[in-house]
Amino acid sequence: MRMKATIHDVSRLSGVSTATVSRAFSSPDQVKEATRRKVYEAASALNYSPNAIARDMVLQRTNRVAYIICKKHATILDEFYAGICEGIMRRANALNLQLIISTADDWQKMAANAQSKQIEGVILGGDAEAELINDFQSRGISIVLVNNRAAGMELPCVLADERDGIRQAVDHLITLGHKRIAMVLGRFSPYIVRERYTGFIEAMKRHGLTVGSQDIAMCERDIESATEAAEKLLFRPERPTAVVGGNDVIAAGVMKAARRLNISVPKALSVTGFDDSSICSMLEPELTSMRVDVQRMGESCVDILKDTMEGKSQAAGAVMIPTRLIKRGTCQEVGQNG
Amino acid sequence: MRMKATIHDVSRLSGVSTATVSRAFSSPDQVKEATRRKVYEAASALNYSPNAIARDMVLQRTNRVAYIICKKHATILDEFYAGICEGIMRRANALNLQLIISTADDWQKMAANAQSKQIEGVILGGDAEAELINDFQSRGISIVLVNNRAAGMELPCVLADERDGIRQAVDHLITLGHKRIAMVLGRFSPYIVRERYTGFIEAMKRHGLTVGSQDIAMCERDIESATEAAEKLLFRPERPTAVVGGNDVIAAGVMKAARRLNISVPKALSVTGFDDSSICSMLEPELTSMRVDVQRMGESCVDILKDTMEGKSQAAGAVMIPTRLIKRGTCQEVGQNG
DNA sequence: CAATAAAATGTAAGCGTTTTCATTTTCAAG
DNA sequence: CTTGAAAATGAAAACGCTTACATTTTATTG
Repeated sequence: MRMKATIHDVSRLSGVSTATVSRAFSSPDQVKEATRRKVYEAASALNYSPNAIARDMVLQRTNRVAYIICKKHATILDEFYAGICEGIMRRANALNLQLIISTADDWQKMAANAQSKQIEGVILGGDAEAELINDFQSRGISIVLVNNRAAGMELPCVLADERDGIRQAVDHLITLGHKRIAMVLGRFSPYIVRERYTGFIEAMKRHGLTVGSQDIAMCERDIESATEAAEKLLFRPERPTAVVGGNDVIAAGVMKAARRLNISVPKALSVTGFDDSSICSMLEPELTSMRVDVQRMGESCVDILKDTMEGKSQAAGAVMIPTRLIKRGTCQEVGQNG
Repeated sequence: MRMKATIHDVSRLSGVSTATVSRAFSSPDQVKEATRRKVYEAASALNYSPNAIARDMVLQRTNRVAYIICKKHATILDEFYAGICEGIMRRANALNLQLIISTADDWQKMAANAQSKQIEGVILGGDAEAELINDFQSRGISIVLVNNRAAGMELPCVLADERDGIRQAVDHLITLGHKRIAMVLGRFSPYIVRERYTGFIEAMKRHGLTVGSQDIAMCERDIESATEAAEKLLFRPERPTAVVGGNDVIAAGVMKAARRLNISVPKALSVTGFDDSSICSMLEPELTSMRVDVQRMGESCVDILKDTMEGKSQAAGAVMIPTRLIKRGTCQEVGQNG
């Protein structure tokens, strides 16, 4: 592999100074038509394209941002975080930002590393530890949180309207006549758990319904665990007529539990999910869920990040992405048998 | 945000030359204990960490690699490609490579861009167009293909053993006594389609079974399309007793079709999937599928890439990741009713 | 203590750009 | 054909680091 051509090679071959070559590429209107052509010809003959590293160095900016997935509760394998990633990717491409991704397992060195690599901003997905955040901040790296809200610190973040989503789900069920509604919640990031939990309690209260501790089950993130938790919940004489799942896979677990206990969904049990992931339409019956536009979340992230990187919008507020009920086959009027 | 400290600042504060500071960081054993300590103190007082861009420039290497997802048939939203991404991420982290990701929508500028950004190697996921590949090659950027095999060119690639996977599925079904076996195939990348298709035909032939055109249905990638295709396949008097799905979501579509037509799985119809994605255990009954270790695929990619970047292993061969049948609830002996 | 080798440090060039400032070229108008 | 302003170009410094080479310090030995 021969040496890569530099601006000097082009300069030599085309017989103009490096300054002119540089200008021919970065501000073409400043060089005479004829010269420009000469330069381009030489460049393409040499297979030259400007070295962005060198440019970045003199320009003192890199347009480099990172999407860091905080491993504890998040992974790119989640359709949710993958969707955010897709959105980020799209927008980063459009804005000509270079996107680096990484998980935050070795977060000790992470921030130093990011500074070193001249990363100008990071999007922190999931449950970022306060220390990590501080570390980034103290290094002057812009931050936006997604799916998390830093307690105390004033940081921009983009969030799905979890609380309202759960409220919609509960409202929907109540409209269908349900009164005994339970919830199964997974070990998502603390923020998410809190929001969905609070959302549930609030929504129930708003309808004058109280929820006892036996009406809320916690489980891990996998479907097996959800199934077990749900079985306990459903294996009671006074069992709920509806359960709202903490997310779609948990809802799938609930459905599985119902099947095991021979409780028919939706006839004898309504269930809702959250995220409207692709599994919803694979389940039988198809799962009613809450849609959140994750790609838009991702896009927002980079928009905000870019703004803060450029010094605008120190606003540091939260951007709420709305949530929408998608009715499918898992909810039915209570007591009906149709 | 104050100016970032440079090596000169540290040099000044600690009273040693920049050369020594540099050495204190990149080859600590070359500087005296006492000096080193002074340097580190100064550095941390200034919140200094070496500018990797400057370093890269003089060192003429960047350790920068990219994972490019070729949009046409692939997206990070696929659990499959997400899994590969996870593996790549892990390994890249471990090897201290900086990982850039991007989709290949604007592939025209892509290679030039990559060269410009001094990317040393790319992992091309999905159906990379020959022109894109050429463009990278001509710029001296190392390539490894994943889930694709470049026709003609000698390029390293890592592949799941698709053909063998399908064979295992077919063998399994045949062992259970099935003879009328159909296949539903989605519009994946041409390579995948070809492999799975050929694998099917070959496996059947090996057992002396021929497959007619009415036994293979094509559909899009979504479950609805798969369901429709499967319905046509199953709505025949002489319908198959088993169908192998092109992947898990297609298999889910098949199951859905069966349900609509009131054909019980697995009693009256066995079905297999491919990829062993998380949906398998959510379906009812749980889906028998082929597991491929996607994370390992991702890891292999970066290992190979690193090797080719360093000039070793011009081998350019294919790395085959084996595939394993995971038996679950969707296959049963033909004719049984238990 | 002198001589020498080894270890530690310093000096300065260079990596591939951009950009300021100075210089040259171009061109329109007198 | 001059003149002057505008347009185009060039020379060189700077960005923050590494490293070859030169120099100084330290340690070792007779």
